[in-house]
Amino acid sequence: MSGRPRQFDAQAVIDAAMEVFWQHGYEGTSAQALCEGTGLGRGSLYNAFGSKQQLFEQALRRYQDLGLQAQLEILNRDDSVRHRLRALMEWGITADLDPNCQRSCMALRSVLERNHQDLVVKRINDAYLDRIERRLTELMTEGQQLGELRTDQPPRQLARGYMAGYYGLRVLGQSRPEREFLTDIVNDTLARL
Amino acid sequence: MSGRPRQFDAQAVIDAAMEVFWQHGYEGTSAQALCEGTGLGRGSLYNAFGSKQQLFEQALRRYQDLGLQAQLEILNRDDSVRHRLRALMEWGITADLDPNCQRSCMALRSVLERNHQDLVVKRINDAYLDRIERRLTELMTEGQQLGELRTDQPPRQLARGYMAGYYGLRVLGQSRPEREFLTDIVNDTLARL
DNA sequence: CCAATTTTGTAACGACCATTCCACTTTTTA
DNA sequence: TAAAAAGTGGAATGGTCGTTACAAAATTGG
Repeated sequence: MSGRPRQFDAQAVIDAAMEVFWQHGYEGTSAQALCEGTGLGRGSLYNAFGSKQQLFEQALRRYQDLGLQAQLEILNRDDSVRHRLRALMEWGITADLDPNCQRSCMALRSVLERNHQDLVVKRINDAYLDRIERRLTELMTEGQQLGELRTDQPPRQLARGYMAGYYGLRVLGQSRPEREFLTDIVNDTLARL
Repeated sequence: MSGRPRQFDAQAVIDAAMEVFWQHGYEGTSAQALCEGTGLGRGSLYNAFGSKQQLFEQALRRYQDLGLQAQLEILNRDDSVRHRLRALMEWGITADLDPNCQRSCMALRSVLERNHQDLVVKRINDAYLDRIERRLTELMTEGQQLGELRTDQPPRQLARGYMAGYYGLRVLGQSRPEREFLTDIVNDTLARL
């Protein structure tokens, strides 16, 4: 093992690529745009990551890692189950309303754009969903045991219903980025638990 | 007004274009694919519709018209409010699980892909959402008056919560096309009303 | 210091992109 | 029946796509 050392930090490049893909989607992102966004030349990019598709997969993995980390941090706080579930939704609203962030959730978009065409993308997204579903189910169980949540439905079902509400919120946040609209969704979703 | 008459039915062409865009998205659809899908030559397509973007807008409008029509038909049935709301969600599940239909909801995808970049697309999607929200709000009001639904939340909020559940269902249907998973979402969403 | 090895930027590749052009056909009008 | 008008398919346009080729640069081991 020898040769010229890399002149960039692979993690930083993936982060930069993530930003580009996040903003323009997979099909809407060109190799040219990736070079400009990362500061690397084509040679370096292709030598290090192989192809646009593989770089996208790494960028999506990074996005999901960061997202899961942030969401689990919220769900692990020392607070009531109800407050934590509300906090997660409000975190989603903040992301949807951020004016510096004229772009939808990269995960959502990758599901609709790439899940059917890229098996690796599908695996990344499936793994993320499994993790978040498992944590939410634990939380619903905890809430039921503490008497915070209704017990006429299994925790699994509560978790899945909440997930639908959450992703629906994220989608509608793209169409109707109005706090009042999104807050109605949160209040309704929480009221039924 | 004279000249050679068109040798195609504009509506049929828009329907065919809708199918192509539905399957491949906006960026993933080429003029070539549109010609093959519609049977028209490039000359005719551009002469009649102006550009790929304008054709997409017409195709999306058609998609939303058909979708709204089908959904309102369900919501206007002679049945209990609860049954009608459940029927709409089950209609969504059927669409998500249809194996002949390896494609996500065109409306969802157009929101994430094009809402920020094409004002006309945004207007089409906004109009659709307004219509469906209005109808759902009426339905929630009706359900409350009949004593079918809880009355501790305003109908507007119930409608918006249901919408989030519905679109979350459609998104998750792309990632987890399993009847059991989606049925949990329906049961949970309905149980809270 | 000289291979061997790896990374770098850039030029170049063929393919395909959305769109325009155009000669030709089919119609209406006069 | 000739001129005008509108539509037709297909060739051609300039541009951009993702990817590769390659020579120069930077490192290591001997």
